[in-house]
This record gives sequence, C-alpha cells and structure tokens, in this order.
Amino acid sequence: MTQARRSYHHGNLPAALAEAAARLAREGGPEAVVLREAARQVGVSPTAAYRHFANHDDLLHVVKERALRGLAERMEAEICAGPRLADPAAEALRRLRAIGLGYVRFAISEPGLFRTAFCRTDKPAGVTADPSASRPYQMLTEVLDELAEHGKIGPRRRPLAEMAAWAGVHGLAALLIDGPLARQPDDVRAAAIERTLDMIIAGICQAD
Amino acid sequence: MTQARRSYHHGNLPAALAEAAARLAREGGPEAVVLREAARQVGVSPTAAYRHFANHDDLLHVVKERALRGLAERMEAEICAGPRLADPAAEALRRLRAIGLGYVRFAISEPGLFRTAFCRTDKPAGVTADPSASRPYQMLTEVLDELAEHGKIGPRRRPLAEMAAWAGVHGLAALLIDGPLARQPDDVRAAAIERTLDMIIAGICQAD
DNA sequence: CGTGGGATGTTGACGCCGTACACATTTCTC
DNA sequence: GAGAAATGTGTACGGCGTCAACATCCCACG
Repeated sequence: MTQARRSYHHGNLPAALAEAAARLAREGGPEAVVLREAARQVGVSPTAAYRHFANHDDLLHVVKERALRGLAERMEAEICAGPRLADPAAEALRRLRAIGLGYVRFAISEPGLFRTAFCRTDKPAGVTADPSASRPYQMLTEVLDELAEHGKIGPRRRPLAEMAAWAGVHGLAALLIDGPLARQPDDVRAAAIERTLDMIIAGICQAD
Repeated sequence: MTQARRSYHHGNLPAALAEAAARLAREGGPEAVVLREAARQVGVSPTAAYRHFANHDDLLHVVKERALRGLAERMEAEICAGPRLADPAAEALRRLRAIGLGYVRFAISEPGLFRTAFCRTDKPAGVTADPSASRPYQMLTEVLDELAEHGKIGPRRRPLAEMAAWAGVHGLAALLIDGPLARQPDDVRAAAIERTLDMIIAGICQAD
C-alpha cells in the first residue's frame, strides 16, 4: 500500500497512480476508475496525474492493459497446471480446454479486472493491449494448428477457429459475471462451464 | 422528433424522456445515456425527470429493457424470415441458426443498443428485462427440446445447452462490435459468423 | 362553478467529476 | 552554482446527478 510521501516529489507517481487505479478497477470495474480518487489514494493533487497520463482515458487504458496481462497470466498458469499427455492430439485438446478454463476462471475470480480488460477506451488497443497479439492467443493458434495437423480440424474449418473458440469462452464469461449465470448456485455455474467448454471443443473439432 | 411544447405541462414526459434516452443509447451506448441531455432534447429542466424516474439508473434501466425488446424482435424476425422445412429436425436446426443470426445481426446493426441491453444497472433485471425470461429464450428452449426429441442432442447433454448456445452468440457479438473482429473487413466478419454458428450447432448437437 | 390539493415542471444549489492554466518546488545538467 | 526541465499545487470552469423549495397547472369534489 502507498504511504504518505516525505518530499515534494513523489518518486514514482505513474506507477503509484496506475496501481491505485488498478485497485479501483479490481473492486468496481472500469466505471470505478476515477482519476481524482486514484490521486487521493496516492496522496497527491488531482492535476498531478496529468504529468504522467494524457487524460482519464489514458489512465484507464493503462489499467486495461494490466488487466489483459493478468488474464494472460491466468491462462498460462492453467495450461501449465495440468499433466502433459503422451498422445499429442490429446495433449492439444487438454491445452485447448485449459486455455478456456483459465479465461473463465479469471473472469470469475476478478470480475472487475475482467470487465476492465474489455471495456471501451478511446485509445485503440496498442500492441501490448490487443489480446489477439498476446501470448495466450498465440498458444491458442498453436494448439489449433496441432489439432489440424492431427486431423481433428478439417482444413476448411481451421481458419477463424480461434475466433469461434474465443467467442465461446468470452460469452460464457459474460454470462457468468453479468448475465443469468451470475445468479445461479455454484454447481449450476460449474456445469454450465463444463457444458460450454464441451460445446466449444466439439464444435471446433470437426472434419470438413 | 419531439417539438417544443405549448403548455407548462408536457403531456407525456416519461415516454419522451425514454425515447430521447434510447436515441442517446443508440448513438453512443449506455455511457451516452445522460439524464440532463435527455431532458434538454425534450425541452424540459433536468429535475423534471425525477417526477418520472427515480434516478439516472432507473432511466437507463428503462432504455435497457427497450433494447432487450428490440433484440428479441430482431431474433423473432429472423426466425420467421426463412422457409419452414419439412423435416422437423432440419427445421429445428434452421431455427437454432436463425436465432443466433438474429442475435448477432442486431448487435452489428445496433451496437449502441446492444451494449445498453447488457450493460450493468443497479436495479436487477425485472421480469421484462431478463432475457432468459423473454420470448426468444423460450423459443431457444423449444428448439433445443425438439432437437433432443429427435435424438440430435443426448439427454445428458440437453441441460444447459441454451446457456452454451447463448454464450457462443453473445461472445461472437462482443468480438464483432468491440473486439478484434470489429476491425476486420466484412467478408472476414461474415466468415467468422458462419464459423462460429457452425461451432455452436455442432457443439450443441452431440450424442452422450 | 370555483376552489383547493395533488401532479407536474422550474430554480437554485451542492458535491462530484475531468480538465485547463498559472504558479511553486525540486532535481538535473552544464 | 545557475538556469532549465521535470514534477506537483491551487484555482477555476463546465458538466454531471441529485436535493429542496417554489411555481404552475389540472381535476375532483363541494
């Protein structure tokens, strides 16, 4: 936590502000990222933020990038968590499932950050902030390529398979944190996750 | 369009405000729904709105319900558009696809309203505003039941199939209007829609 | 018919927000 | 060590949601 500073200068205001803003996003989603409140928590005047962020949207954008990074890390963790399988096709399937599971688990455990990761900002997603340029997306592509090699995905169906898979898990996450599944008991939610991941895998893995 | 009123009393302020707010949502999404602006467009003082809406969130909630109704209508229209097929299983599949198509087409043609339909509001979705209580959802359930009857969906896989299908189209819509697919040429977007609907149908229709 | 009360709309104010501008302080560089 | 560049402050403006007090209108009841 940030404590009262001794000198006129803060020392590392950009990082401190970003951290405070990220905390706000974590607890209340993108709407809760309020520049003045972040400055308040850091113990600095509101206008000080403008030395390091162009405007409110810029600050939000930084938090968004951070949230996307958190999502990516969660997904990677989920992939590494499971045991590697000997059969390459089975291993690819395991990874595909793990990627999806990491996605929705992050959404569930950090709904505020998840919503911030996909909130609209004026500034377009930069290289770092575009999920389709991130490491998990690369891994998804690799996994799908492997499945195609092993004949699990027909060549005509291979293109855009990442988008279809992404759509599935993203929608699932949305239903879980904001939609009708948010108000369901845990066992129902878990079953819905299983059912949807099954749908994605079966729907992705088709011959032509 | 609303024109200057003649008398002190407006005549139908609630409807006029809701309409103005809906217009704002249509053009700028939920963030654009600002009470004062709606009042301005109707030609009334900001506080007049408080005679008819508890607060800003209440107004937004009304627009949200309206947007959900628009989505439902679009889906129904899409179902009715196509030719009825003789084979009942094929007909059910056609409807399933039409439901999904209506969903994403509404999102594409009315992104502001679509985002408003699923934006967070303090007030929980009432009976009218809960999509899972709406007519299209009922139709989705019916279609899935039919597919189950005709053996296209295994009994163990039938439960929660609506959630899986919903997740798929909802995520697809999100990717199309805010995500990476938003910045793609039309042919890529169309292909992504096809690919994802295929995934959903194939993923839903599985034996146990 | 007229009058009084409830419904409806207005004015003014408050505190919050993002943000611009001028100024103060510190730190860095030559 | 002096000036320049970087960093933080104070003040102010307009916009927002919202409240309290007041104005206007309409209608129901005597």
